[in-house]
This record gives sequence, C-alpha cells and structure tokens, in this order.
Amino acid sequence: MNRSNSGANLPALRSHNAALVLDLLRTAGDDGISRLELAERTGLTPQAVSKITARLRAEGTATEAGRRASTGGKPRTVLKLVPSAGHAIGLHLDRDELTAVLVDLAGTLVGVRTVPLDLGADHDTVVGAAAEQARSLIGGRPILGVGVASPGPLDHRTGVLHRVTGFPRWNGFPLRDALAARLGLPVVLDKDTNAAALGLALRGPADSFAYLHLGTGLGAGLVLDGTLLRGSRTGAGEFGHQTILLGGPACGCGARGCIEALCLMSVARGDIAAAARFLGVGAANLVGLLDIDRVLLGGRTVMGAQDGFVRGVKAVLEERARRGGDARAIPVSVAPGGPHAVAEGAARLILGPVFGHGAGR
Amino acid sequence: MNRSNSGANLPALRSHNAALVLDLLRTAGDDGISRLELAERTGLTPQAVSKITARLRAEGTATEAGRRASTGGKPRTVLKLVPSAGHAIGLHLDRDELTAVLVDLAGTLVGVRTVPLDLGADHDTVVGAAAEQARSLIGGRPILGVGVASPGPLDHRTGVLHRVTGFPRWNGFPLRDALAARLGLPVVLDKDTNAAALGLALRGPADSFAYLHLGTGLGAGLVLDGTLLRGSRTGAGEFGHQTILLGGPACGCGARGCIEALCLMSVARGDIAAAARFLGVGAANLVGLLDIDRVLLGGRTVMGAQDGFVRGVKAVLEERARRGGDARAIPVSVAPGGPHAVAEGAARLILGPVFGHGAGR
DNA sequence: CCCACTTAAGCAACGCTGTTGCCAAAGTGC
DNA sequence: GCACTTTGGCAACAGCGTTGCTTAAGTGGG
Repeated sequence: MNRSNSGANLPALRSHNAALVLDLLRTAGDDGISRLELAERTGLTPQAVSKITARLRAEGTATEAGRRASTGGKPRTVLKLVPSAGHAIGLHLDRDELTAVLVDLAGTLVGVRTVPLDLGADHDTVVGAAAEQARSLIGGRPILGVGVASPGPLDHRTGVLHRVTGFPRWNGFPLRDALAARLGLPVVLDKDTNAAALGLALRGPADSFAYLHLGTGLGAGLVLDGTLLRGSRTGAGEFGHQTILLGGPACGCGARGCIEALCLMSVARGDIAAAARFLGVGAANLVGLLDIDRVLLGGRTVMGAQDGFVRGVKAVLEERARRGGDARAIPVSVAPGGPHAVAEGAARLILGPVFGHGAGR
Repeated sequence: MNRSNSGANLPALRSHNAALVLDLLRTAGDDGISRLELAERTGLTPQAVSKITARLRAEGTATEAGRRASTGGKPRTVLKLVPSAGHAIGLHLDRDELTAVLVDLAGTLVGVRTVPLDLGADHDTVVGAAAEQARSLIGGRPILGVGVASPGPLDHRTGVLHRVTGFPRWNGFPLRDALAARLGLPVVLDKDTNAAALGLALRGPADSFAYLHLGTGLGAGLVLDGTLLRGSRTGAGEFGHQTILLGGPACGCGARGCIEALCLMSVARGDIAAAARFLGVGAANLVGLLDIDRVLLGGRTVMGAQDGFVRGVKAVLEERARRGGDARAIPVSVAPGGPHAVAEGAARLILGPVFGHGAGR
C-alpha cells in the first residue's frame, strides 16, 4: 500500500493490488511471469491473483503468452504486459532545445521529436511549441498524461516554475496548468534531474542510488528505496553547491568551495582527473549520509570523458570503503540511456503511478 | 496505506485504517478529536469512522471523553486515546550506561531506570543486565515490545551489531534475537541517533528534519516526510565524516577535513563559535541536498553551549538562504527531550508501527 | 414552552474485496 | 494407461467501507 495519511477503501485496495501486479508484469518484461509467481511475490492468494489478472486481461492491459515447462504437473501459464494498452508523453524543456517522446506502458520509445527552443521566448510561444510537439506525437492514441522535465528550481506539487537560472521571465509561471489546459490531458512537472533519476529508477528493482548530472551545472537526482526524493519544496538534489573546500574558490552562487565550482574549473583547465576527484568527494559524502547502493553519472561533461570520471569517482569511493573496513565499495557507472533519457524519464512521471510508484513527496 | 511490495487484503486494509485513526487520536492528545474530524482527516466516511472507533473502544484503545460545544445541532463527541491500553520498553545501551524506560501508548514516560554498564563486558552480562532492567520495569503489564538503541554501526533489519567503535567483541552479535529470546517479547534494534530522531519525529506532524548529535562523535538522524531514513544497510546518517575541507586536518577515520574532526578540534580549543560554523556548513550541505524543513541539534557537547551552537548554525543557514534568494532560512533549534530522550525514542521503535509509522527501510 | 431546524451518530442492506473449499484441466512418469 | 502432480477457475463466504435512512441531541424563533 502506498504511504499516505488518507484512509483506504475497497477501490483503493483494488487499485493498489492491480498496480502491484502490473508492476511485476512490467519488470518481468518479455520473460513474462506466471500467476503463481505473482502470488508468491505479492503475498496474495493464487485465487486473488487469478481474479486480478482476469480483470487486467479483460481491460486489455495484460495477456497470456505461452507457458512454462512442466515440473510434473500442469505447466504454468505465462502472463505479459500489453505495452500498447497505454501511452505517455514525455517533454524535456532544455535551455535551447525541446525534446518530446512518446512511450508505451513498458516505457519503450515509440516516437521522438526534437526541435530548437528558445526558453527566453514568451510564455505562449514556449507552451505552444511544447503542446504542438506533444500533439504531433499522439496521433489519436489514448494518452495517460504528459510528463514535463524542466530546469529548476520549481515546485513539483503546484506545477509552478521558480526563478529558472538565466530566465527570470518564468518565475511563478504555472507551467503545469497552462499545458494541461492546452492539451486537455493530465500534466506532471518535475526537475530535469528528477526525471532522469526516475527514468533510471524504473529500469531495475527498487534500490537506492544517486544520479549525478554534470553539464553546464551540477545537480543530483536521489532515489531512496525506489522512491524519488523531492524534498519539502522540490528542492532536494542541490548537489552542486555542497561545500567541500571551506574558503575555496568563489562559486557563481556566492559561496566558496562548492563542488560545482571546483569541478567546472578543473574541466575548464582540461584536468578531468581533478574534476572527477572533486565529484568523488561529493559522492562519498552523499553515500555516507544516505547509505545508497550505487552512484550513476551523466550529463554532457561526463559523457565527454566517461572513463576518466568513472575511474576518478570510483577511486574516492574505494578509498572511503577501505577506511571504513567495508568489503566492497559502492559501484559507480555511467547512467544508461541515450540522448532522450530525460524526456523518457519525464514520461515515467506519468507511468510511475500506474505501477504503484507513487508521487513521492 | 504503507509503502510495500506486498499485496493488501481486507485485514491489512482494516489495520491500516485503524492505525490511521489511532495516530490521529495520539496526535490530538488531551484535546481529543471528534468522529467527524477523523472522517475529514482520513477521507473515510463518517460511518466508517464510527465502525472503526467502535472497535477501538471495544478493545479499550480509545474512549469517549466529553463533547464539544454545539454549533446548532447535536454536539460532537470527543474521542481520546487510552494511553494505558499498551506499553513499550525502550533501552538505551550507551558505552558506560544503560537507560531503560517504560512508556505508555501516548509515549508518556511511566518508569525509568539508569544503571552503569560496561559495554566492554561479555555478551551474557550485557544482555542479562538489559533484560533485567526491562523486566523490572514491566511489572506484569502487557508489553507491546522492546526497542533498543545502540551505538552503530549495526543492521536494523537483522538486528545484528557490527564493529561498534571501541568494542570489537560485539561484531556480528545478534543482539535483537538474543534479547528477544531472554524476554519472550518482540525486540527492535536501531542506532542511537535513529532512535533519537524517531522520538523527535513522533512529537509533531510528519515533516522532514535532521537531528545532528554532537557528543564524543558526530552523527545524524534523518527524518524525511515523517519517515526515518535508515539507508540500505542502516548506515544512513554518517554525518561526522562528511568532507568539508579538502586537505584539512586529519580525522580519526583516516580521512582529512571531516566535519567531526573540525568540530571536535574547535571544541577542544574552547572555540564554540568555530565549531558551530563547521557544524553549520555541514547542515547547509544537508539542507540543500535533502530540502528539509528544520534542523535540530543535540548531544552533550551541544547541550553544554546551546546558544552558541544554535546561533552559529543558524548564521550559516541564513547566509545560505540569502544567497539563494529564499525569504526564510531553515529554522534551527535544540532538540527537546530530557536525558532519557534516546531511550524514549527507542520505545517509539515499537510504538511507531502501532500508529502506522512503518519500519521505513 | 413548543416546535422547526440542524447536526451527530448508529442501524441495516449492499456492493465489492480477497479467501476458502472444491473440482476440472493439463501435464509427467512409472 | 493410470496414478500423481500442479495449475487455475467456480462458487460460497466473511468482512471491508458505502449508502440510505432513522434516531439522538442539541439550538433558537415564535
């Protein structure tokens, strides 16, 4: 059941269990999963699973697809998700570019459109462009909703942008509601780093990780136990302005010794190893504080020197593990996913709740 | 409903709603709460609340206690928790002292015992002493369980201690099961900082905060949206060894520039202001990363110079807020609760689940 | 003082949930 | 070919919150 302060009734119970089963079907992917395995994994009785899957099959969300080998009796019937039963739109509003994707229930990319965008243009132009790209991808399909990833800061719960760095015009603009009104669809807004992290979270099992994004700035998306951490004001993940060198070089934010400043200065000097070490120190702080399972790196700067960054961050974390007497250090790797990763993650803002991955906070 | 990967059936639904109502009764305290207000707050229908409260009254957990003023019709009947309907034991195993408390359902202290303890003694002696103190407080009352707070690191899920700093003998000892076997009661084990934070979390509404504990070491308990963050290996909250001054003075952990080292050195010099500033820098990093609502300070060192620490930490956070253009800085205060705060928090490890504050992870 | 009105809370019937007991279907292997 | 194992559906059921209605217990105007 999802964490909440609200009471639960029978419809809530039903949709909770349905979402749980759907999530297992989604995770199973092309392998499929049998009714009995669903029963084991959910703790429900086989009969309850039969009823739930019958409903899902009736509405077209799931289907029978072959059977397993027998183990001495009737072989198990394999159930699979029907990815085409639902679609979601993901929009990535970047400073100079707009990426729109259409994905199916399984999260598979069905369509992409990328167009130049001037985030400095007026509200109507930008919202209009976003709506147009979304509509051109939909093509008459029933759509669950539209997820929008934008540079922060913003408020996820109200869907209002704050003072987006470099684009003061957007301060206070209710982007979510404006777009929802244009499209007549549910819209969810979140930070770009959060969308990226959510996309990564829904790829695997529910664990804890940090996604560190080094591009023109440095931000983080935090996933704890499979749930995106947004913080009280959608401000969580301000990783770039963590102080790691008191009295260090000045940062654009007005403070001194921020990771972002140290990293970017090293990158500007061409010293990837130094940048990676600074990033590693921040990652080590974060790993200690949150006790996460892994660290993922991404962003244009990282992608330009993947090995150097992974090696450098890994070295710092291994040093930390040795000091602590831990057998294994936290693994570091480059975040999977191509150039549309953020837009695909934005679509997961819509897909997540379908599979019981609640809104978080 | 609590977050979980397991299916929910009718008994689960029932206990979820019952816990929700109980939690509202607990929060209401002596003021009590009416059935209609319970219905509004839970989203359940008034009739459902009537049924649930009838069950709670039948089992003795809740009771009617007076009525509100009329607003033109039948006055609302006030319901209250019956604190004496259940009790829990909290044990605080410190390096040189054992504190045991008995609290009722409302978390009110009913009994305390403090005895000297040598954590360096053998397993049987320590477990025996803990069991004896617990038993002496119970006095025949029905007890929900025993919560144990111990210095870390340890594994909350298995109830096994790891290499407790300075006491290698405990490495790998299954303290939870050993104590449960002695007492014949459910036992939950957690870190002392986590117990303290949980105690603080259950005092007010579900928000997000960090409890920073500065004593012989420096640790943190993190509560996000009312839920204790334990991390994947009960290791979350390692705050003392966050690097904030690269290449700084050496720390006992083997690294350099850890907050703990900087703080303790300043304290040793008698420079509370400097120590507070270091603590503040760590707090600012944490506030940015997790976007929490408030910061609470505690521990013997802080208690010895409360004003100095609060002022120092507050100053750094205010500076941070000014840089970010935020109207208000995150408030800082000294954690409430007397000398038994950790033991009382340990008891909340048992009481929490009764009120739907799940085990977290 | 009475009566209309308002508000609170319970009773009874109900729809829907997952569960239980039972049985048919569909395999394996001696 | 028959005994056995395993899967999965059917039907009856207990229990959840909901709905429609009734009763209880106040206020306040005439």
